Amino acid sequence: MSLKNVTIYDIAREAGVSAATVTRVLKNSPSVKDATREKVRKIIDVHGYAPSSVAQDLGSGNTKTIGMILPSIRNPYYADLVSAADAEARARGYSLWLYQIPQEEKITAGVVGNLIARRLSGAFFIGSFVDVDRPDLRLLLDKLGKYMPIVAICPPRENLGFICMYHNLDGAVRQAVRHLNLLGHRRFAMIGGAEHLEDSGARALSFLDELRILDLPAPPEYGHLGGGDPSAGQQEVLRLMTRLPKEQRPTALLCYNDLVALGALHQLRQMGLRVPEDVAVIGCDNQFFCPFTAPPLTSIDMQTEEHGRSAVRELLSASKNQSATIVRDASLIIRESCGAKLGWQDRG
Amino acid sequence: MSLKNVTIYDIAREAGVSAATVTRVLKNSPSVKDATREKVRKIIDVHGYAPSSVAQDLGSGNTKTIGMILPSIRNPYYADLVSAADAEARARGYSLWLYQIPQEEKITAGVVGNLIARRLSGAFFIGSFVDVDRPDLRLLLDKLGKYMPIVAICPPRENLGFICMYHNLDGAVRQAVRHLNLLGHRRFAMIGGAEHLEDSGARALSFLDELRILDLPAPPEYGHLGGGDPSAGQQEVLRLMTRLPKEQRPTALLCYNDLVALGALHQLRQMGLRVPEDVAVIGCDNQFFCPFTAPPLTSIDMQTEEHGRSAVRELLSASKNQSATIVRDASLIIRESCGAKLGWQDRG
DNA sequence: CAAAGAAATGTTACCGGTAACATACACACG
DNA sequence: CGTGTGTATGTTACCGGTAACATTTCTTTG
Repeated sequence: MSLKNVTIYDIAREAGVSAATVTRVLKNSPSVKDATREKVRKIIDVHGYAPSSVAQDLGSGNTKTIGMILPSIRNPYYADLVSAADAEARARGYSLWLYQIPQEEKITAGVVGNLIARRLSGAFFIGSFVDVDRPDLRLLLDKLGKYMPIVAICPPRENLGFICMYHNLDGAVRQAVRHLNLLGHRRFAMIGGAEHLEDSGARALSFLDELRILDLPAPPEYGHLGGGDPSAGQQEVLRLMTRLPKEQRPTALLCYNDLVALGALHQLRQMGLRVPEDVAVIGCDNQFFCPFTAPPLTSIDMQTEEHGRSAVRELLSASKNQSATIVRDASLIIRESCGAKLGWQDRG
Repeated sequence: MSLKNVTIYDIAREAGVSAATVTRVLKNSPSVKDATREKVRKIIDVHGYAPSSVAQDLGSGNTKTIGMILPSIRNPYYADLVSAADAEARARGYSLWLYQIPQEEKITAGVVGNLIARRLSGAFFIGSFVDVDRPDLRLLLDKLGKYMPIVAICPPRENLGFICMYHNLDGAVRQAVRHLNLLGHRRFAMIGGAEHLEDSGARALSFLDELRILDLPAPPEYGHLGGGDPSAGQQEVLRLMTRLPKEQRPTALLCYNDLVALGALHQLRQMGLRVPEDVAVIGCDNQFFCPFTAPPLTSIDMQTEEHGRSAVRELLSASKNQSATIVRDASLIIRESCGAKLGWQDRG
């Protein structure tokens, strides 16, 4: 209706007081006479006035806004993370500013400028794209780190110069291998993920080491990972099940994430292979659809929501250039896709 | 590193010019001598300076920020919408500010104040929770509408006093019914959604009317909808298949969304009912997992991404209190869950 | 070579809050 | 009745940009 927003001066004028008094009323300062307070409150209510946080931010130098830099909110894992972080942030008077940067997009100076310009209270850098091989990303992080605390929610990394949070999959991966081995599986494969990703690598080490401990053969052609979406799962299953001689085909698949597992399950079904009788499948992230796949998907739970909440707490108590590493353990959630029937208990 | 952000005055001082000249350099004004321009540019680069958008926003009165009010980003439909909107917004120099309000949360004056305080360029109000029965929501929308243009992405509604975008499911629902009827189905049910939701109602009307046209019986007990997540699908299937006498049990299920369908598929499987041989299932939203369910889920495609992009365009060309209704048609995507085998074409 | 005009740069005020400081007024007390 | 001590309120400057206007510094030309 009004072309211009109502300001504190409009309220002050109408109440016949100064702007400072209006501020005092807004801040519940005790040094305002009751009559004045009531008069000002009433006018504030009539106009539905709320003080501009833009002006407040400029004055205080604190925007109470957290940047969320991630490849895409469509990935359900990121959505879970962001949702939990948003709730925690709002409870603390902060809010989230979304900034998607598609995985394949090169980060330009303009993007860096955008992020710095916002004068954020801090930023999350979420995604498997934290990658030292990409100079544009290093540059973004280095520049951003000069202006605000950064928390990277990313694959395991060495000291990056800021807070780095990731999931420790070692125990869960080893447990998965042992569990499947107890059920009789001897030929394993990991599918999905990208070769250069640190977290594919870390879990691969646990995986291979556990195979070694159990004296099982390492999978042939290991290392062809192929992506993080359902089509990657499809393609990898197709490749493994057609290109390998029958006696070398894996009977147990550890998938990079649940999306990959979804594609794998689908491809196995199409090829007439039964899960878990012919092939066992395990996913990762324990996403909402895991209990509803056919068969229900065994997965590795990452405590995603707690991770997101804790990330906000860390960020808000951090200062610029603070460096730390926070690791959250993951746990195996056993469902039917790895051979257990409902009610089956893990003996591994 | 530096405790204080670099300002335009720091740059100006170091370059031996005035702040206005630095602004001119930043804005590529032609009336700056080349030598000056170079000198200033270099100092800007050294410091990684970018002008504070907080200050710019205050000066210009335009934050170029769009509020995203929605129940939860975890719902993949909303995530798709937000992701597309974010890309479109950024391409136009705008960015998104996330504000989740859980469905069941009462909207307080504090929330309203928060949203007004941000001096947003506009706001999206996304979700099935646009509901006249909730006075807190009406109040929020009425107050917000005084300050910024609003686009509601919501179920079909009468004139709300702002731009309202929704999906027209009429054609797709009728097509689904005809398609299933051609395959021999005579007993239909809709499951999921909430009784009071306008969009459940709208599609229910199309559904019931098409049944009438085809001279098919209306489902018994229609109206018990039960929610929008997989567990709702599970429960509704359980209810329909156990509480109804066998000859009244539906053989074709239209689900409120794909999440409900996921739960329905799972429950049917658990009960030993085959899809599509015994029961046909159709979802809605055509989410990423539809091609990968068992069997692949027939669904109604909402053009979600185009909807999100177009919403941004509408919002940015709208003014306060502008009222309009924008309807996007949906289309049926036939997969195997409704009886078609791969390659089957719709003859309806 | 001076005046006119263009080009380059500087000065100022404002956007909307807030905190520090200043001031005004009431009442109590010696 | 002057002074002191609160209490209630007003004034001012600043946060970091930017646009309008003012001013200085060149060119150009009669």
